[in-house]
Amino acid sequence: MKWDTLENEPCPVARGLSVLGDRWTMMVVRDCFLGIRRFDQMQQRLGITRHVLADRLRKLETAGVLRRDPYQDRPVRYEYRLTEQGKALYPILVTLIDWAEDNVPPKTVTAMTILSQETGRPIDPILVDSNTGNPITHRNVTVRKTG
Amino acid sequence: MKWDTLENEPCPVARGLSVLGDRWTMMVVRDCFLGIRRFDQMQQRLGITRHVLADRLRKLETAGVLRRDPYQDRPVRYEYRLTEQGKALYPILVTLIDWAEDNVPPKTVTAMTILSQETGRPIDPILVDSNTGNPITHRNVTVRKTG
DNA sequence: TCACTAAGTTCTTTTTTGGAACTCACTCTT
DNA sequence: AAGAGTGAGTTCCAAAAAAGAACTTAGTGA
Repeated sequence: MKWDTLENEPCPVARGLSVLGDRWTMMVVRDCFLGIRRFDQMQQRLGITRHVLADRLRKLETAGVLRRDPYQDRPVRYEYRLTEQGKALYPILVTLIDWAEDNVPPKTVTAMTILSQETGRPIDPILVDSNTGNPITHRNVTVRKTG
Repeated sequence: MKWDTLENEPCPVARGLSVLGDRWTMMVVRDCFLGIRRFDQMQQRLGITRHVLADRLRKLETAGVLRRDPYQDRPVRYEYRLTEQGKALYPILVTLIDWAEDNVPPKTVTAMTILSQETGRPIDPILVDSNTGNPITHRNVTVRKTG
């Protein structure tokens, strides 16, 4: 199966991965959440090749995750910002961080910790069903196949 | 930056992606959550090449996400099951599905819906801080850099 | 005029995939 | 007993994607 047929899959996992499923995309999204907006800055921080970065930014723009805004004329320069769709990726980023902290041991000290503004302490993210307030686990849900 | 240097990064996003950041890995994990355990079945469902599937299964095993168990002798055959580390990926899968349902329009009907066993209705996952019970958004947390 | 900046683009080389066929150690059918 | 079938891979070649480095373009500032 080729890469670009994935977005036509009925499975939402496949469709999500058609946008996010590669080495770099979530790293770019991470930088956007950290307030990085410009090409060169991302390129240097990530150590990604310029070619691939340009490609990913284009794809994220096409997917509606990022918006490309001019921030000056003459010469015109653009910066990249998260759209609402892009901001909606935050829970994925947080659950990814949470999993990695517990399950992919860092060779050095970890680079970032997310703190609650309310408590000032590291957050402990759990996923709950907003209808009931109860935690979601793979044991208390069922999957209905519709396709 | 090369692929295998990613796991040594201090950033947990990079470390998470060193395991999960490619086209196929989360699709394999999805199938495992759906109860698929065997090589040929995965290969046919996913449309992945056998070569790449073998490679991904090996990497997931090395990362501690899957366990390779013999289920018969003569000839010995193995099946793949999620470890506890692998089961801990469930929140990532659920948030990915939730995002994709809202933001990557399906060409056909969606293939699966996750239902609460408690209510029988589709779940509406939200991420909360277990310390406070309050939702986590990128606006009510701060990121502390430690690296 | 010359160096510098930001956001790319254009090479060439290396790494990963895709696609198909082949192997191995059996079991089952005729 | 020969031949087909099964499950979990491996091997080979061609195609696609990524790495790495240099080049481009439209300016600014010294």
